[in-house]
Amino acid sequence: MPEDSEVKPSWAEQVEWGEDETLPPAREDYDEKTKTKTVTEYTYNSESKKVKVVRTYKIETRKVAPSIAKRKAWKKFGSASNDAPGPNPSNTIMSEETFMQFVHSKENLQTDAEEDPLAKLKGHKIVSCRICKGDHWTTKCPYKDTLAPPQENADSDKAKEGEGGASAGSPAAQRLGKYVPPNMRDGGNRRGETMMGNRRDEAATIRVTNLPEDTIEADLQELFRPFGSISRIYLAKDKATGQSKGFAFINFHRREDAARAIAGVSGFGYGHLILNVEWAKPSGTQ
DNA sequence: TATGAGCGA
Repeated sequence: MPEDSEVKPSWAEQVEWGEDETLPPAREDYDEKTKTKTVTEYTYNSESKKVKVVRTYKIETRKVAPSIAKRKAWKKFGSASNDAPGPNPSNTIMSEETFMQFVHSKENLQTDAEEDPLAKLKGHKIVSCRICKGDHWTTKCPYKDTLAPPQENADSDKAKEGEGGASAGSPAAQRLGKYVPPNMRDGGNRRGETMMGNRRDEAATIRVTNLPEDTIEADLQELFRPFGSISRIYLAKDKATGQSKGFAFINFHRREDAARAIAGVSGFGYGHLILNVEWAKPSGTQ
């Protein structure tokens, strides 16, 4: 014998409809024998027509894990003690079933990979060099200082040549509207030349470690000047405290001077410590 | 203790 109970439309729908709506209330019928619950609701469709929505649920017949089945048999209590079994649509929304993707089901993953937007992103590189389209930041580009990757599209160069005008600078770079440093103009960007004046002349940089904490730049200058002319001294310090970190970089103009400095100063007792000097490696990720 | 600071898309 069906046991009927009237239920209010869901809270969200009440708000949506406003106070003075005249839709019949939803009702919920439960058939003990067939363990079937029927929920009847009235709502508006997309054309603002009243429609009746009937949904039937089979209760307790679905296969679920024993622990869940047990939980479903719990007696309802409090203000829900008279509710029919199963969720009460006035305070519970049943969403669609959600299937979970487990990592170990490799076959499914394989087939879904094409549809997964994340998977698409994976192959797509996040950074693309503006100079050579490579997979690195523009500032890290090996062609950064030549301002042109090898063989820039030659035909577009030809086309532009007809226009005549300014003859200065690397043709490709200037047409692209990029800044060309003075030393690069008028054919100055030949490979060999650029490589020389490149990158803080890393080739002649040495690193000094095990410096006493109270060492200052002037001390280093004094210490290394005998070996040749120094272009730059960097004493690593804590940015906040200004505390020396105990190592420094010295740039010589000539690599051979740097080499002699390594030979001469490495192992040199300085203050209360013994200095260690070696070739510096470029910093960062490159 | 230790390979610099900063700029991004």
